[in-house]
Amino acid sequence: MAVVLPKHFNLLATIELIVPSLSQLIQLKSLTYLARNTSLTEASQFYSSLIQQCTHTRSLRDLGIVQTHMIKSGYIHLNVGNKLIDSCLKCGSINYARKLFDELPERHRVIWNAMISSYISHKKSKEAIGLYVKMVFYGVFPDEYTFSSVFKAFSALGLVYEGRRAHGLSVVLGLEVSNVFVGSALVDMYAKFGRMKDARLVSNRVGDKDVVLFTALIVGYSQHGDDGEALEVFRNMINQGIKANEYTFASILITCGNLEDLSNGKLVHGLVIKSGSEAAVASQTSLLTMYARCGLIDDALRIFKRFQHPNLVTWTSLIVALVRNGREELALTKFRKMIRDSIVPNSFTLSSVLQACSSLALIDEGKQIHAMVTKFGLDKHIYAGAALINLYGKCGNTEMARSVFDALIEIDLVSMNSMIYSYAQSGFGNEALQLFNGMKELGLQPNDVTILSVLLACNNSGLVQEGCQIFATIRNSHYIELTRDHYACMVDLLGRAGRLEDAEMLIKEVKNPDVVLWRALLSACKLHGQVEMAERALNKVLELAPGDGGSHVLLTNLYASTGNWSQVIDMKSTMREMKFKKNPAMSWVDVDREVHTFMAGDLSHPRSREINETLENLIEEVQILGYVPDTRFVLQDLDEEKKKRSLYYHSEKLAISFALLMSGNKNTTIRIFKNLKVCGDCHSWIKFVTKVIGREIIARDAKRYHHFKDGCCSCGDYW
DNA sequence: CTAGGGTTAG
Repeated sequence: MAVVLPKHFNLLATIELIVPSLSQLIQLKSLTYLARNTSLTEASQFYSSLIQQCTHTRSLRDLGIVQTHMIKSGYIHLNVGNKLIDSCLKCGSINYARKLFDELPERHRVIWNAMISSYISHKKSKEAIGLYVKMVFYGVFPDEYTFSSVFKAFSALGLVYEGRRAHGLSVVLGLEVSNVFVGSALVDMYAKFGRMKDARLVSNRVGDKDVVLFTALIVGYSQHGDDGEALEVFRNMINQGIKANEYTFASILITCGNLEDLSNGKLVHGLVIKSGSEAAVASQTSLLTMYARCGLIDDALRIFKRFQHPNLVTWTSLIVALVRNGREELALTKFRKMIRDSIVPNSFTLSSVLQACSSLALIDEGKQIHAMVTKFGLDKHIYAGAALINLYGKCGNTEMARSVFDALIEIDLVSMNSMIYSYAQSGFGNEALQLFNGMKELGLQPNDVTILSVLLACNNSGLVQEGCQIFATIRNSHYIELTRDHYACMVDLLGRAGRLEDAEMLIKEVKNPDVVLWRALLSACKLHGQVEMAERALNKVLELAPGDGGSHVLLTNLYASTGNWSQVIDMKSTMREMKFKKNPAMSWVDVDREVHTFMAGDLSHPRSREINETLENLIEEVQILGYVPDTRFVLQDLDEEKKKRSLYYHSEKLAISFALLMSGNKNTTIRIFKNLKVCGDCHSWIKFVTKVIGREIIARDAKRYHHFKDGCCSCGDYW
């Protein structure tokens, strides 16, 4: 094909005419010849147009052809070289661009900037900083474009000192506050470092503050715990007549949520509507979170419904919102819906749904999510990891909790606390202490949660001395502030160990003792038959929480166990007057994801007959091994034989018999749940049962887990 | 041919 070109042809027009594909164009030798003989300006124009074409089609291949051609024809000069790199960046090949960049004999400042900002948008902070340093080294002065992008790299890598140096250079070059882009980038950098004073200092010096700068400041305050100041900055901005945009709304709504400030939240909601930013996804997501944090979960759900295509963050926000508001089951339903919609969860999502599983003690659901965590490679991640440890801990599966813990790449304070707490819940006090004592070596400083967990571990395994020692050390060091929870734990520990006077003295140390403390003492009195102190404790409980039914039950049971039947009758009539109904004791088992609930003497289960058979057999067998019914735990005024019979049909025993019946000969661990504390007679009975059946039984009661195995329990008969 | 701020977690 011969191409006839007019003498002074218009290159641009020609290209438009004949460019179906660049490679075809390049093959037109006449054009090559022409390009070689045109003036510098014309050639530059010619190649610029070709490059523009490549940028437009995002074709790296064509760009390569153009580049080769430019080298061959000897026209790879300054301006076009820069354009080539720019096009390369736009085609998405930052590495190829860098190669060209390094080969270029002369580089314009603009192309340094383009390279640096490209590195930053690809999250390659190290490379960005490397290039910035090189730029300064080569004597190419950074300008406002350089500074407005490079500070982000310093904050991303946490390079405070280096960031400050760059800030210094921007001051020397007079760009720090004269350009609002540079100013806001600096404010953002200091805010990300958590150095709000520095951020504020820069902000104050910038003359023409705009919405971006204010937003950076607001986010900084909000994310570093000063939501009040964030709100103040927002007010200030509005008063200056600067209009908030979707970014600002997204941040300030979170601030209102953190403050649980519904009235300001609603005010901002109004501004969002007025400004027409309603369609912005992030603002809507923040709106959802704001309502959820203010406890208005139905409003949050309504906002979610408005999303046509919720993204991962929106879904996660909804799930978090539901978990926060005690709607765990709905959270799990929404999570399944999200997965069906092919949205891939991240560790934010997974740790929230795991939290939902923990709250509901849904071990099977949790295990499935654990599989997902592994599938997405997040099992080494500290957030997902801590959530898994909590889950297994709460479900009484200490071994799994430990294996997750051991697989973590990094152990931080929260995962450590979770593991210690897991041990604590099941009464593995020595293991908890071992972790606690090894913390220093890992460079971890215990906090109040650590101390509470380790004290609970001591409490739940009867390590009285160790608990007292840790408590005393912390109290003397003043390094960690002890809360009422710590004291409550110690009161329980001392009280149950029979050191009732010490426990009562400890309560007197607390400034505003709350009802939990006195309740702990009361239950210790019940345990040790201390009627007098119990009455004192009950009065304190009732002062702080009038109508506290549980404490009445405790004292009633104490009277009953000490044989004061007339007082029992008195208490019961008082309770009737209070219209208080005792929480009936119940146990349940999860069989194939179905929950079977049992109450004492409950014959309502469809397989009641078989359950009773299993139970009778078990009772016979454990009696051979030495089980003796302990009728002290029958809190009714009955004769001995009737007391014995009533013990046999306690809900724990029914639940275990049922679980045994359903699992046949499988050698799996039996798991049962009880809403109150395990009864003393049942506790001893279960220990015998594990001997008979040779299987492990794990029972969760109102306070903790009991791991029964080979005739022993992890609580060491101390609960 | 180059630039700044946002939403989800224990």
